[in-house]
Amino acid sequence: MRRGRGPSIEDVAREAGVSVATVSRALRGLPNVAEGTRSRVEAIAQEMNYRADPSAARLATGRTNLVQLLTPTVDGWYFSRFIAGAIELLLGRGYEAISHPIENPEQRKAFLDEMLRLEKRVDGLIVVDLNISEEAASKLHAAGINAVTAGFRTEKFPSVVVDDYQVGLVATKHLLDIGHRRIGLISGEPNHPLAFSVPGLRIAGYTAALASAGISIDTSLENSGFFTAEGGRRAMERLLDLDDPPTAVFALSDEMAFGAYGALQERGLSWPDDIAVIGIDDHELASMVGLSTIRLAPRELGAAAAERLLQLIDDEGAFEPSEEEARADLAASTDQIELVVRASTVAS
Amino acid sequence: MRRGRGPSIEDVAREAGVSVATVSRALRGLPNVAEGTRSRVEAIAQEMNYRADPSAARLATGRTNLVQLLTPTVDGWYFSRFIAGAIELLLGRGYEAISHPIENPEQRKAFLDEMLRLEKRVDGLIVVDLNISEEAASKLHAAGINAVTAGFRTEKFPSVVVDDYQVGLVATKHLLDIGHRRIGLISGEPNHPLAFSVPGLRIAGYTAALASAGISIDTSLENSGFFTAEGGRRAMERLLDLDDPPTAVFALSDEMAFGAYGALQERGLSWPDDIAVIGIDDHELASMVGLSTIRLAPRELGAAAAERLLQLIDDEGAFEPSEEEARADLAASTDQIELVVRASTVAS
DNA sequence: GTTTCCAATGCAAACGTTTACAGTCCGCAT
DNA sequence: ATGCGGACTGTAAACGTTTGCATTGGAAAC
Repeated sequence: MRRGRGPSIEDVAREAGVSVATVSRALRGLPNVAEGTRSRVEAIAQEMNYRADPSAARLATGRTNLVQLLTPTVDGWYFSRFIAGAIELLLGRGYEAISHPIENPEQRKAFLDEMLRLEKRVDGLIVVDLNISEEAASKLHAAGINAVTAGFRTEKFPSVVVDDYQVGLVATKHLLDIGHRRIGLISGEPNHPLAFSVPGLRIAGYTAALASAGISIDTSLENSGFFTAEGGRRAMERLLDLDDPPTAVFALSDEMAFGAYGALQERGLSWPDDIAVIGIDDHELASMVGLSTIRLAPRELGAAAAERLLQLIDDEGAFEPSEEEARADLAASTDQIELVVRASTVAS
Repeated sequence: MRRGRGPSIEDVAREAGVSVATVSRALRGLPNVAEGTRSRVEAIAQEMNYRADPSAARLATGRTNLVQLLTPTVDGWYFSRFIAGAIELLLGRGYEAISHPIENPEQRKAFLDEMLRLEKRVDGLIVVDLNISEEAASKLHAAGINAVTAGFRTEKFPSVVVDDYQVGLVATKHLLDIGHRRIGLISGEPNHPLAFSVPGLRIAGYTAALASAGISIDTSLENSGFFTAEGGRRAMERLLDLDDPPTAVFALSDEMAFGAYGALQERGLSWPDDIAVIGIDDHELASMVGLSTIRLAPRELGAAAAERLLQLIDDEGAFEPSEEEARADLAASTDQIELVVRASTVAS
C-alpha cells in the first residue's frame, strides 16, 4: 500500500485550476463553493482516483473517526454480537471500529495503560464487561478520553447496561414458580479483580429470589462454568454427583446450559423430566434443544453504546449524568429482559 | 478525546534539552543515541505523559500499522474465530485491526469501491470468503493495495485456504463408509454473484464422493440452510418431508446441523437411529449433542492469514506465487482436516 | 455612480511526526 | 601534530490535510 502514494489534493487543485482550499471544501460538501466548481472538482478528483489521506486529515483536525472496542473476547456469542451491533451503527455514521480483546491476565493488568495509550489514536472507547476501577476511570477522564461502558457503570462515563440483577431474579423466580425448591447455579468465573460485574449481579438476583421464597442458600449448589460450554458440562456433572442434587439449574449463559445438556445426554438423562434448566441469552441454538432462557439483545446494546459514544464525542466529552440519562438507562434495561419458556422448564 | 491535545514531541525536546529528532530516535529505540540521553528522554516523556500522535507518524512515514479485516459477518461462529486469531497475531506485531462486515447486497455491490477507498487507510487487507473477481483483484493490485485472501484464491494475492473439496469428500465418504446410500445435503446460500466459493467446493466434494460410490445425484436431496441454525432446521424438515427421505444428511456447517437436530427433536426423532448427520466446524456444542463433524481451525487460519499479510507488507507487496507458496498452502490445507466421529454417525 | 454586502475563492499557517543530511566532538592511528 | 572515522546530535524539509483570514468581484441598495 502507499507505493506510488497516489495524487494529493494539490495535484487535483492544479488540474482543476483552483486552490487546495477550494478542493478540500468542494469534496467535503462544505458551503460557499459554487456549484459549477464543485462538480468540476468532483469530476476531476474522480478521474484522477484521488482519495484524501485520512492521516493528514486526522492530523489537521485532531479527529480520527475511529472508535476502539474493548471486550473480554471477540468470539464469544454475546460479545461478537455486541460488536456487530456497534460496528454497524458506527459504519453508518462514518466511523470505523478497532476491536481489541482483553483476554489474558497480563493484558488485564496492563489494561489501564493500554487505554491511556489510546488517547490520540481514537475518538472514543467502548469498554464492555471489563471492570475498571473508579480511580482508573478518573484517570481516563482526566486524560480527556471519551468512553462509554457497557455491562457496568462508573461515575465518569455514560453506560449502557442490562439489569442483570433482574435477569437473575426473573430466571430464578420462573424456576420457583414451576415448583422447584432446590435450584443449582452454574455461575461464571469466580471472583477476579478484573472480572466482569455481570455474573455477580445475576447471582445476586438468584440469591434474592431464593431468599424471598424463604429458601436458604446452599453454596454446594453453586459451580463455576467459566462461561464456556465445556465448563458448563463439568459444572453440571458436579451438580449431578451431589448427594442431594438440585431439581433445577440456572446457568448464567446459554452456552453453559448447552454444556449442561451435554452432561445430561451423556448420562441418559433429559430435561425437564430429570432436571429443569434455564439459561441466559437466547442463543440461536436454544430453541433447537428446547432451552428456556432470558433473551438478551446484544446487538441492540452494542448499537446503543456506539450511539451514546458518538453523542459524547459530539458534545466534546461533556457528561453529567442527568435524570434523562438515568431514565434512558432504565428504559433500556427493562425492555431487554424477556423470559422465553421452552421445553427445558415445562412441567411434563 | 484530544481536548488539551497533550504535549508534543517538541515539548519533550525542550524539556530534555535536546532536539526533536533525538527525542524521536530515543523513544523509538533507534541506534545512534547515547544511552544516557535515551534514558533521560524516556523518563521525561514518561513524566510528561507524552505519547506520540499516530496520525502524525502515519503521515510522515506513510505506514498506518492498521489492517482491515473484511468478512461476511463479524458474529458468525467461524468468522468471529477467524477474526480472533488474526487480531491476536496482529496485536503481537504492533498492528491494530479494523473489522468490517460486508453483510447486505448493497454492501457487496459497493465492495470493490469500498476496498479501493482503503488505499491510504490501512497497510493491508484480509478478505475472507468474499469472492472478488480476478478483475477486481487486478484493480486492487494496481492500486498498490496489499491483500491476502482467505477461503478463496486470486492470482494477484497470496491466500490461505482450507481444502474445502476434501472436507466435503471426507464427510460424505464417512457417511458412505457406515453404509448410507441416500445422503441429503444441507447447503449454504444458493448461487450468488458474490457468494463465497466455500460451499461450492464442499458440494463438489460431496458430489465426487457419491459419484465414486456409483451413486447418482438426486437434486431433491439438496436444500439450502443459509448457514444459519434456523435455516438448517427448515432444510431438515423439507428433507424429512420427502417421499423418500435420506438416511443420512451432510450439513455444510455445524450450526445448520444443530438446526437439523432441532427438527428431529421436534418430531420425536433422533440421530443416528432415525437419520445420521454430519456437520463441519467442530463447534463447541457439537460434542454436547454428539454431532460428528469435520474439525476446522478458524483461529489458526486467521493467524496464518495475518502472518502472510505482514510478510507481504514487509516485502512491499512483492508477490509471485512460488512453489514454496504452493507447498505451504497445501500443507496448511491438509493439516486442518480432521474427521471427528461422534454419536450422530455411529451405527447403533 | 457610489457604497455595501456577500458569495466564492485564495493564501498560508498550523497539525506533530520522521528522516536525509550536515554538523560536532572525541579518540586513535599515523 | 594531523587527519580520520565513528558516535552522537541538530537542522530543516517533507508528509497532505484543514481552516482562519484576506481578497476579489459582482449584484443590490442607495
